[in-house]
Amino acid sequence: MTGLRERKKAETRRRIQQHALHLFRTKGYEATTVEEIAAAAGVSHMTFFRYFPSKHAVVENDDYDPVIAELIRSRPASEDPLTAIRRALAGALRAMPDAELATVLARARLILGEPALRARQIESQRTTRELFAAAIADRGDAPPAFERQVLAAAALSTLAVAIDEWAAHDGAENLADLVDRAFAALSAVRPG
Amino acid sequence: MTGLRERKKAETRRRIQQHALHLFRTKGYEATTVEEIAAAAGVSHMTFFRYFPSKHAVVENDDYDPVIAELIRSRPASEDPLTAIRRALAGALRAMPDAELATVLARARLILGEPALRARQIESQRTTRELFAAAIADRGDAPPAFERQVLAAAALSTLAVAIDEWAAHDGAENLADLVDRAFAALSAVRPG
DNA sequence: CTAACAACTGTTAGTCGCTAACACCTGGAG
DNA sequence: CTCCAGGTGTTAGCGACTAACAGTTGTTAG
Repeated sequence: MTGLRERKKAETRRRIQQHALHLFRTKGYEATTVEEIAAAAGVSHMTFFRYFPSKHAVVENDDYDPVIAELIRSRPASEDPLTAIRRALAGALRAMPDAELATVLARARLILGEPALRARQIESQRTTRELFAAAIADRGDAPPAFERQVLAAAALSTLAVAIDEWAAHDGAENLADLVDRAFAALSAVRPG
Repeated sequence: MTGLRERKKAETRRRIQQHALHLFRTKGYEATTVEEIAAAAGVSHMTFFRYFPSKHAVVENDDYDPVIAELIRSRPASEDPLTAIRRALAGALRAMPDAELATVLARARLILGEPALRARQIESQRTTRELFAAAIADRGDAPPAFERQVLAAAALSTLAVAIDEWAAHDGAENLADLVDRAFAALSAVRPG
């Protein structure tokens, strides 16, 4: 059985996160104090930091990265790296239920609206980049390391622009379509 | 005449920055206190914040952005956007005196080595991206806005990877060459 | 040259994110 | 039931950063 202790911990974590996000949306990220979040969740600020290493951490979420990396790996070897990443991303997005997309949108808007959060988010893209580069390496006829980094970085920045546009329009357009269009723009270039 | 007041201000600013960078290199960024920097420069911490809005600001430097943007604008219209950016960057880098490149390298290493600084740096790339996108727009047969953003973002992330590699090897390889190689990797992709 | 103004600066006190030390309480194993 | 590990609150403190006030110094008008 899952001990009472464990259940309590999970519950507390969820409660803190929930109150935090609610406060962030209500009165803004900067204007919300860790003390306030803790009070709203019925704990002390020390407990907050025991569950989340920092104030930003409540908002962050890298759960998708490994999933996408795996999808890239399993794309047919006949696809060039950028196409593989593009199809992996678009496919994952199309498979995502609307409810989940909605929470992704909410988080994206929060992050994009707060400079401090944006900085953190983009910084964490570095890890994602390494992951994608590694995924590319595991496929057939992979380019050398430096080129892999370039491609992974380009793919991520392209995804970022798509999400940017998506969030800026409150999710009006389909994100998977935007991703496709963004990658198309990237591939449309022919040196001349 | 340049008033004594003005000269003093410029001097103080330079002194603060110099001592700050020296301390950062000597004992690390995080380990250096604003109070220490201020003391080393012979001022109070309040004066430090009157000259630099934050501790990171001492390290940041966006002086190159407008120069590069102008170079992009003046590339021949026959070049596609990515090629124009690539040539503008490589050209500017090749024209840069070694002494300046050395300071760029020093700053790059400092920033790349400190997560907090990296985050800020990448965040400031957003501004640079807009600038590049605008520069592309001012050239002949410019793609639509969304596509411009994608291209500018890809170019910047490519530059970032090149600088990353450059700094990781202590500037062993020529940065302009690395930039060329990185862009070549980006253009080498052919959807298939 | 001096008086008055404006700009520059230091001091102090405070907020907020975050950490460390210690004491207290409570769930779980024997 | 007892004992212990793990979770929690309290307090105290550091460092980045800000606001308010007072003192000093360059500038400028008379």
